[in-house]
Amino acid sequence: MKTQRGEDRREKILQVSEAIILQKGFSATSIDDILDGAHITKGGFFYHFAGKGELARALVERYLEEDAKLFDGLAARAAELTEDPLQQYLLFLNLLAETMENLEDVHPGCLVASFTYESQQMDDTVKALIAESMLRWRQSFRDQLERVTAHHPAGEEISLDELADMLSAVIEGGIILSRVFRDKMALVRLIRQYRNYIRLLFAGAGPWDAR
Amino acid sequence: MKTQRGEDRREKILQVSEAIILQKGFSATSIDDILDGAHITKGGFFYHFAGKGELARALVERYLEEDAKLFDGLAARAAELTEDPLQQYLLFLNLLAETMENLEDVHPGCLVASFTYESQQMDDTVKALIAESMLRWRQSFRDQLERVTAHHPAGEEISLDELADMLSAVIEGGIILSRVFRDKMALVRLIRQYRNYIRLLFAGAGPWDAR
DNA sequence: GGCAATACTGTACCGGCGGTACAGTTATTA
DNA sequence: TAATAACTGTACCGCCGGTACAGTATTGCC
Repeated sequence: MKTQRGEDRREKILQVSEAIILQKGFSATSIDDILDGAHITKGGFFYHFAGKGELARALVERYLEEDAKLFDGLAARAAELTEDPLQQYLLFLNLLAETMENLEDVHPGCLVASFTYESQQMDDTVKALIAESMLRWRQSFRDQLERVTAHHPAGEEISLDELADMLSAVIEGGIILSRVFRDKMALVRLIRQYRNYIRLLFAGAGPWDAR
Repeated sequence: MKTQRGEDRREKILQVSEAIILQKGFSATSIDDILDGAHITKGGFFYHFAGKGELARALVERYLEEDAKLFDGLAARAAELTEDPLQQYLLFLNLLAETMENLEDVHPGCLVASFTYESQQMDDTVKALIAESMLRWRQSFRDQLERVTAHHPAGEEISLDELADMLSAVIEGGIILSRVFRDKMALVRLIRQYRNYIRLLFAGAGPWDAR
């Protein structure tokens, strides 16, 4: 017997705490910080979450879902717009780059990266969720790449897992560079470079078209 | 009038605190944690550093220097072993990958990334040092890439800054993946993928040699 | 060897934070 | 309208990060 209002405020707590944690880090984020932003009292917070640890778990779970939703959505849109699997993946990357370009500000940061650099604070459940998250990304990108290779044999032998992981790495690294340089385009440009690598691998050094 | 012992113990504090911070994060790292590892008392710590903030500054400065030393060293070794600028850069990347492969354990983490995800804790001096660090990496890689383009025109127009930044991003992202997967080879494989991109760009889709 | 300067040790203290407890109040749903 | 969910408000505690400083040991130099 849950109320809508309850769910909304719980969600608000998650939103606010994620934003603060990405700026200050998990440990440096006090519960009081969250209370201010979420317009809730300490009692209210502890009504929803047993403690900070459970907040972390809920945050990663939520991040996992929303992130998968984003990637799947972009991949689906790409699949609607073109038939060829290679063009689909290249389009997916362009859509991803555009999404990052359309952010109002620099990318707020990745919770997985943030928690990874505070991993000793996290219990095993959270660590497992983080690993699961990364594996999902790999799986998602790899699925698309497998369809590519079925129709476009690469000019050379190449590990699709590595190519998939490379996108994860480029995104994670790109987010860091964007934050350091305070320039959201840093991430965008890096995604496009990765896209160019894919293009070279599967479409050869053909004309610079089909962007 | 400084003593050797003083310098040594200060260095010990920096070593220990860097290792702990990369595991737990800066904020979660208590001074007591550092004292245990460095075999020093609280008073001794505060003799060397005015507070935790100045420790952060000293850590980044030290990281900046040691990192530059590593990259410059590898680039110099590569320059000794071959004449051709492209081969130099490809060799540099192989040396870098080998260095990461020869680590006894997973890469301990990058202080720049760690602090970036706790940036609100850091004062402006530290933030400036972090940005300087990233710019140095770009400069270092870009220098090598410029020599490449002088002798090997790329098959297409390409931004060398972006290519340089891509290596930074691949390393940062690769470190995160390595930590999440607890597999030091993740970083190694990603560096080699970046290397392959460079090869495709400048040497064309030639035979898979010159590794 | 002795004296400065350096490099600490030991102790005491404080405020803040995470977490708890719980009694009372408002909102939502059956 | 009764029961339950969803809080507010307050008071409290123990721990710990951070600070300060007075005293002690170690080192370098003449």
